[in-house]
Formats: sequence, C-alpha cells, structure tokens
Amino acid sequence: MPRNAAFKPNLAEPEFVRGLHFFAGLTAEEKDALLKDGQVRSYRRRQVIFRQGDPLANFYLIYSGTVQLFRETPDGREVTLDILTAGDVACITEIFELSGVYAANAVAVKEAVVMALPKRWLLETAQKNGVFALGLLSAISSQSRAVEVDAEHQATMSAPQLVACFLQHLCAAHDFNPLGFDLPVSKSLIASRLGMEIETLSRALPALRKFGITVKGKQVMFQDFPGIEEHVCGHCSVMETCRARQAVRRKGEEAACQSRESFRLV
Amino acid sequence: MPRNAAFKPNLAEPEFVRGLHFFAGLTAEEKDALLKDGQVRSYRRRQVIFRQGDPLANFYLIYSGTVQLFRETPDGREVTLDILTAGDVACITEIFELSGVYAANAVAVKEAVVMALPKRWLLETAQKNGVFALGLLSAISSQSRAVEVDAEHQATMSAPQLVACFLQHLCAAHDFNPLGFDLPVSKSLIASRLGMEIETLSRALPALRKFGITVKGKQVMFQDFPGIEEHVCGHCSVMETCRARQAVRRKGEEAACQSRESFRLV
DNA sequence: CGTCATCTTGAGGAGTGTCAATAACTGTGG
DNA sequence: CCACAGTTATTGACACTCCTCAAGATGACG
Repeated sequence: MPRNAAFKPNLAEPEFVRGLHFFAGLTAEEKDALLKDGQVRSYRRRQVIFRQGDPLANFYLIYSGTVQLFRETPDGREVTLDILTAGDVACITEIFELSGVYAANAVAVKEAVVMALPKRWLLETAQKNGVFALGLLSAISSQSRAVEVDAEHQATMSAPQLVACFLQHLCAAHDFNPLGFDLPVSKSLIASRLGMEIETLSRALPALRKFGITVKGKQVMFQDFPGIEEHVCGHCSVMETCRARQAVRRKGEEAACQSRESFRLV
Repeated sequence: MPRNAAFKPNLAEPEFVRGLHFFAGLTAEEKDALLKDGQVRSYRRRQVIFRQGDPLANFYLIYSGTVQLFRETPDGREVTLDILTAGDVACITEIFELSGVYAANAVAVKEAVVMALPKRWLLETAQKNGVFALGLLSAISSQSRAVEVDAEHQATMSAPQLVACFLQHLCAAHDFNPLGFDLPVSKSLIASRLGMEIETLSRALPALRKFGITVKGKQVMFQDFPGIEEHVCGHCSVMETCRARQAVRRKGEEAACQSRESFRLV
C-alpha cells in the first residue's frame, strides 16, 4: 500500500483545492480532470520535496503543512526565498521560464501534504485559456512586485523594522488575533527569511517595544493594532496586498486560501 | 507642429520595433495595427516620463536613450530598480497587477524616445492570443527570477563583488569589447542600481584588480575575459541569461534588441 | 532527567553609511 | 580658446549596524 493512499480520500472531494483562486477561469469539469492527474504526496519534517537544479516535471499545490523554499549560494550560505503554507502554489515561475530545472530547494518544515501536477498541463492551459492566462499573469506580476518590495525593504530598513514589518504582515495574512498569537515557524526560519542571523533577530525583538510589539518566546502581542495604514513600513502602503487583506479582515471569516487577494505562487 | 513629429517618420517602417521579441506570436498586420496606436514621445535629460502613483494608462517601448526606473521610499531614499535602454519594455507588470497606478518613477537619464501603447491592448491581446500570453508569462517569470537573484546578491556579496558582477553583466548584455569599454551611465546611477552609496562604489573600484578588472574614470578593462563560466558571481550560473548571452556572443553580431534571450520588461 | 535543538546574551571586528573637503569632469558663454 | 559654474567623483575620518565566534540558557521530548 503506497504511503500516500491515506490522503487520497480527503482529496476526492477537494473543496479546498477547487476553491483556489489559482483555478479561476476553469470549469468544474476542467478542474476535476486536472485533479485526477494530481499526485498527492506527504512529506515528513526535513524531507526534501525537490532540489535546486533537478529536472522540472511538476508544479505543486500545498495542501497542508509548511514548506521552506531556499537556495544555496556558491559560498554555502542558505537564502530562504519563501515559506509556503496551505493554498500556496509553487514552481509556476520556473515552468514559464523554460529553464527546465527547479530554481530552488523545497523541504517540509512541518509535515506537509502537497499535490504534484504536470507542468505540461500548465503550459497548455495557459495557452488555450485566456482567462486562466490573465490570472497567471496577474499572480506572477504581483509576486514579482512583492519580491521587489522585499528587496527594497532589505536595502532600506533596519533589522527591528524588518521584523516588525514581517510580524504585522504575518498577523494580517493568517488573520491571527493581534492581541496574542504564536509564531507558526521557528525564529531561525524567520531570521533566514528576513536575510539576517538568528542573533540579530534575537536582539531585534526587545527593540520592537517602541513599535508596540511584545514578543516572549513564541508569543507575539500587538499593544495596538489600529489598521494596516499604521504599518511600520510605509513602503507597504503601495502594495495592493495590504489593502486587499484589510478588506478581507473586514469581511470576516473565509477559508485561509480564499483570503488572498490573488493566489500566491513561487 | 508637435514636438514629436520629427520622430514619427523613423517609426513608419520600424524594423527595430517589429523585430522585438515582445511581439512574438503576432502577425505583421497585428503589429502594424498596434503601432498605429502608439504615441512616440521624446524626453530630455531629467524629464519625468511617469510618476509612481500616477494613474496607469500605457506601457512603453524604449526606442532610444536611457531611462531610470526608481522608487522613493517613505524615508526619502531613492531606490533604483532598473536602467532601461533601447528595446526594453516598461510597465507590463503593473498592468497585470491591476493596481491601476505606476509602481515606480521613470525619468530620462539620456535623451530618450519611447513609444506609449495603451494598456487595454495588452490585456486584450494577452487574453486572446495564447502564444503572446506564453511569451509574456515567460518574460515576466524571467524578470521575476532576475529580481530574486539580484536580492540574493545584495544579501550575500560584498560591494566589490557586486560591482564586478554588474560590470561583467553589463559587458555581456551590451556586447561591449571586454578589453576596453566606457561606462554607459554615471557612477552615481550604477551605485544606486547596486543599492550602495557612491563613496562605497568609488572605494570598491580599486579592489576590482583582484578580479582582473581595471577601471579608470569611465573606462573599464577586463584583463582576462575567458567566458561567463568564470563569472565573479557563481550565483549567476543558475541563470539562463548567462548561457543564452554567451551563445549570442559566439554567434556574433545581431541587433541589440535581438540579442536577448527574451524581451526585458519591468 | 538527560539529550538535543533552539534561542539568548556578550565581546569583538568587518563592511558600509555618513559627513566633509577636495579633485576631476562637463558644458556654457564670453 | 579659456574661464567659470555646476555636476560628478575621489578620498579621509568616524560611527553604526550587523555578522562572527563563543558561552550559557531555555525548551521539547524521549
């Protein structure tokens, strides 16, 4: 019995997956036809999902768990590009780049379940289906801008500012309770994501008091969370993201994967 | 008589523009129909082409000259995102993001001639024409990866390494003579593009000797330019870009705008 | 209760940014 | 052609942030 079998039934009626923005522009039949081709795979903590440079065959929907995307630089350092959670899509960019290989490593940080879908389907559907193509273009463009803004942050903000900005985004994106929530990943991973050393992150945390943020262990508390306009990082005000998420917060509860202004992909 | 009239005739038979990779997948008639809608505009040194936050109506083909794309951060700093030259395309990403505003400022660094084309055409054509959409997806994806690699560089390389990497790319991209060429833009602009102060750039230049690069004033000389495999920055080896450009160099002469592995856009 | 991983805290140093003074270059008008 | 002003680049001194190395502290889990 294949180790993935246990998960298959959950996806036989995958409202979760069907509801993803990623599939905007597809009919229910098209979605089901695709999902039949999907391979559900589960990964343990630390297990490699794919490796930078490996031949690229699939793209991935994250079904549950947490996945770290990172690259190794020639001098042996590790740069975390992104931390993916349920509803995120990975490897879209690589496929359209036509490089034929994965541009990064992906490993499960927490036990993860993903669905692997063939790249051919993506290329063909993008060419055939104009609405789907526009959705992709929008998503890739937004993601590209996010990376750009991120780089801008790294270049212009101090470590405490970067951390504060990260925590505010984290809270908004996952719709956590601003008055108290737990970090969903290790501090090491956060530090890596922010391009700093753990020691620097550690020293930055006490300095967050002056932004009204208290961190004790894994617990984060915002003294005051009046709205995203008051974001530490004025840069982010240019981003559609913030406004969209704010709107979502007002609307109230939705599935996590639906609370995105667009689907995320990497 | 409008000040742009002088340029119109040059574009009546614009082999240059028609040959851009950007138009892959379009018939000659489609191209001509589009180009008729295009407004040719010329800008003097320092003149603003569009401003961050302005309502977004057009995308732009750079016909000649040099254009700086930059953003102003809330604390008043200026971050140069890119330096565009003939054949480059600007504002594609903004259009698909559907943000409705320009995400950056564009000013002419050297006298520039650009063609402004309506964003509606882009959205409609991307939806209608699958081949064109794939080209766009590929270009945006590549550009997104380039930004990502750039950020990785900033995070992991020293100022001299960044400068060396930049000069090598510059030489390859413009097909300059490695044994001696002049910087096409000011050092201030280069420093800004590399996210460093001009003093840091100035101090980095003498340190380039150990990479076999000599810079005197505006003149750059590579002692030894054995091929892009020997690139200062091993990071870049993962990029299709380098390999593609190397192939182009071997093939010999081509129009500058054709020597791209894909069209560039921002 | 020990083991391992994760995190905190300290001391020291490398690399850049900042400020300021000077030098080189560019273009303009006499 | 030269003199001038304005821009652009170089160089020095200093401060600051963050990285590095090292030693403990805390927490998770068998």
